[in-house]
Amino acid sequence: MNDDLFGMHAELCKTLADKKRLKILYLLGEGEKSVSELAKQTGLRQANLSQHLAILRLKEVIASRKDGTAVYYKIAFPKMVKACNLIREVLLEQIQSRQKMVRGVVK
Amino acid sequence: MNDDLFGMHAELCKTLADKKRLKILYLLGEGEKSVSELAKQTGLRQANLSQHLAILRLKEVIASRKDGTAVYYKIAFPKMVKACNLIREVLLEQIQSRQKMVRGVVK
DNA sequence: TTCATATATTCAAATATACGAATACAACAA
DNA sequence: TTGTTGTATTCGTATATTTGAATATATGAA
Repeated sequence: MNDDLFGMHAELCKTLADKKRLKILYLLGEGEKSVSELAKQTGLRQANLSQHLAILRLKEVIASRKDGTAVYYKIAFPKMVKACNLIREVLLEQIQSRQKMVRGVVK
Repeated sequence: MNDDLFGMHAELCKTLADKKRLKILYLLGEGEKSVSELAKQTGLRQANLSQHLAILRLKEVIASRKDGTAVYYKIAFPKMVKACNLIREVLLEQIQSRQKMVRGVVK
């Protein structure tokens, strides 16, 4: 079996497996932004933001471009955001189905 | 901002961020299977397989059903598999674009 | 050149995760 | 009951990940 691919696939998924990085991805889904814009909008400390951006960049989930002293980031593969959105839909379905279960017991 | 949702979202993504669990998901994508079938097809040790199944079950990515002494697992939300497939597509695109870059340098 | 601003990197400590080994549990047969 | 088979859980250890603090780098202005 294609075992290596599963390994690489898992590596790519790990990239999404963090609250802060997901927030960054959603913000970048709105369009290209500079690090300082992202800092404001995420509320993360500069160094920590930079660390997460580095992780996303190394996994080629985002791409960077330098302009003067600023660095602009954008989504590298839009499909990745689509995948994120699907997972969020699953999350919402899970929440809904949990609520139904509770109602079933309580009512 | 909906910070808690990002946290839950990340938790759900973590579920996918493992080579062995991805393999399990893809096998279950073919249809419901018992633990022993999964053991054969993944080559994982029984205890380790069970640990990963427990993680997937707790996050409600898969659902279980008992029949006699056997336990059958299946995908709980098909969208989750769709999301996986999208991520794998991104991976393949990344691999392709890396090959192009290398060719660009070598040729 | 020196200074200020924007961004990145390194390191150590805290925390989280995965694994094997051992054990437990549950269903059924003898 | 005892044994057997299929599955789950617990625990200790190894490994990986995340974080803040400190520091480094790069760009442009004075």
